[in-house]
Amino acid sequence: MENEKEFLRSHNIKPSIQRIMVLRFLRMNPLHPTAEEVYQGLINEIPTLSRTTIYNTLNFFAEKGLVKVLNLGHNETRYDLNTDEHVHFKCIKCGRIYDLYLSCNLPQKGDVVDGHIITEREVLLKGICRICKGKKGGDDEVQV
Amino acid sequence: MENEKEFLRSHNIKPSIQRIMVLRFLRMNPLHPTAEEVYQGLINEIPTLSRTTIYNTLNFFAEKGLVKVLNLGHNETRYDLNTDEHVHFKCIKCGRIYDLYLSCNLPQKGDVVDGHIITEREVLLKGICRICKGKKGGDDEVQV
DNA sequence: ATCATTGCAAACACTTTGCATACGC
DNA sequence: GCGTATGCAAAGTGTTTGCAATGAT
Repeated sequence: MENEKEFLRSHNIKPSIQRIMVLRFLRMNPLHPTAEEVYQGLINEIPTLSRTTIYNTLNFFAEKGLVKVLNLGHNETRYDLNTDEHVHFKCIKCGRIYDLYLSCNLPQKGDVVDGHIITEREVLLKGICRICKGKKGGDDEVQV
Repeated sequence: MENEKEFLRSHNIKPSIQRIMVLRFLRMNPLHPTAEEVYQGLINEIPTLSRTTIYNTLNFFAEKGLVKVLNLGHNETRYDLNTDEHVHFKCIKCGRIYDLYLSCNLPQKGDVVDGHIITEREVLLKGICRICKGKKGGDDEVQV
């Protein structure tokens, strides 16, 4: 795992303590956290931290290509540091999100389809995850 | 094109004038409108129409499997009456959304991957559309 | 008469903006 | 000291909720 400061600099991002901590949090929590989860995860370590800074930082990271912004439905904006091509699976019962590494014949970055240049792709599968599958009916459950 | 009342009834939806009009609007505007666009498109015909009813109706339609809810980023919830398996392409310059019919080897409804049961899938490609491609730099442009 | 749908107003959640303060080179 | 980052408070946006009025059978 590369040094955080160097990693930020290599993406043309001036390192600040907040930015370093957000990056560290994303690295330690690769489960596509929301902005709020990043905030909650850091507020104890940086008591003066503001949500504005989280949003600023995550948007800035996205702009610089460091994170990918995921829209997984229901105004659920999540941030993914993992830029490998992969697919997301979201459980409609518990809300858990899984990374799946499936080979896929969809057009890739740089391909042209119907005259459109593809620069990004996002695949979202939904269903019942292996954990919820085992359980009988009942209500939704909070994500772990 | 099937009769609207019958179509609603066949999906266990009691037809009301608002529901019929929303369905008609979706059929005449297959460009994945937002709730606001549906509202704007109907407010002249039904002056007493409320946004609440649009949201109620669209959510009800989604629940009954009549429309698919698309999350295309940036809190952009759109509604798609077209339930054929297809892929969406969104232009990052002008915001236009295109339907693409690509064959795709991704898991389908009913497949099981890593123990997860797939019930739905959504593929979003992003990039520069064929219209914007031709244009030189400059700013974004409103969707037609 | 009963039950479902509509629609207003208010509440809500999430995100962005304006601006003053603090920080780093 | 100057340019940038931070953080508070407020505004903005899109959506949902509570509830009274209306409509359908």
